Amino acid sequence: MPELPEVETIRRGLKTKILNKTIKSIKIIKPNLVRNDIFDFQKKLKNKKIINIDRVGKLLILDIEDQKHHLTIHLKMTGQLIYVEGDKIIAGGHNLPLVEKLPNKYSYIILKFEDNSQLFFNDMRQFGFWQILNTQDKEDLKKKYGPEPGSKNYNFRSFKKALVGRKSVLKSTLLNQQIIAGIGNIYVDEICFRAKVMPTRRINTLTEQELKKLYQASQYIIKKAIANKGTTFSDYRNAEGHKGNYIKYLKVFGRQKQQCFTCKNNIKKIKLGGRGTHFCPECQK
DNA sequence: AAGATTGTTGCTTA
DNA sequence: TTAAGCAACAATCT
Repeated sequence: MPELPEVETIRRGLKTKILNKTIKSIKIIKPNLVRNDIFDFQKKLKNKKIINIDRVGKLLILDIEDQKHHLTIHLKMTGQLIYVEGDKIIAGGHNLPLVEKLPNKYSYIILKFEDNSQLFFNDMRQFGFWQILNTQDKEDLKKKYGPEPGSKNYNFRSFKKALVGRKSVLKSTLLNQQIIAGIGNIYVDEICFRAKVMPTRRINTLTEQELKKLYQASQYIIKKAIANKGTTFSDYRNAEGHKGNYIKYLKVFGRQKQQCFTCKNNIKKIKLGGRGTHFCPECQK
């Protein structure tokens, strides 16, 4: 599923497409994906505009024009937000043209705008959700997220402060959205590789040097992934239905049993904290 | 055919 | 308070 770079790519795409367009209809095929009362949810969106789109970690926040409510959308593992103008065919794919028809069997929420364009929320595994919050609840929710790569308040000081004093496993810690926001299972492995640190290390055993490397790697990887519109392994698509380009830069994720680009030894895959974890046993210490 | 899958939360246990 | 393990959510792929 989308991590910070993928969600940021979707945010930027959606902003250019749906901002200030009046929502004419809200079709909810799977009511369980909406965390509000359905009737209330529809009422708060119908004939309203989205006036801004924000993001915290992997959560999208769409500001509704009443200035009092915010539509939060989480894509979890397989959620997609795809905007289509006019007809219902999209063409995408970073290399090969890809034709898909929308809605498809996983299109569970569909917004229709005044100009007949549509926004499809597709979610095969149905882990994602849409939830309208008032401004207070939205602010409270944002406070629960840790500093995130690429943001103003993310620097070596805030990174170190978030980690220091902990004894937990490095990978699990970096995946904890309340400690550092936005990093998921692909980029955490890539960050550890670039920092030359084993994901199995405990926080309290990391040297100043290693912490610095991890911080720098997190900035580098996340920014580069955003610049490349994210990574598509299977389900991820941006707001235009296109795949991300970062897959060609992956050094360890999904490369188990293949040669490390640096030392030519084999990349290993283990299970750590319940997640598939990729690393180079030679390059990472 | 069992095990894995880009995420998160809640429960249990320590 | 901190941390780890596990199940759950559900569908698909290998």
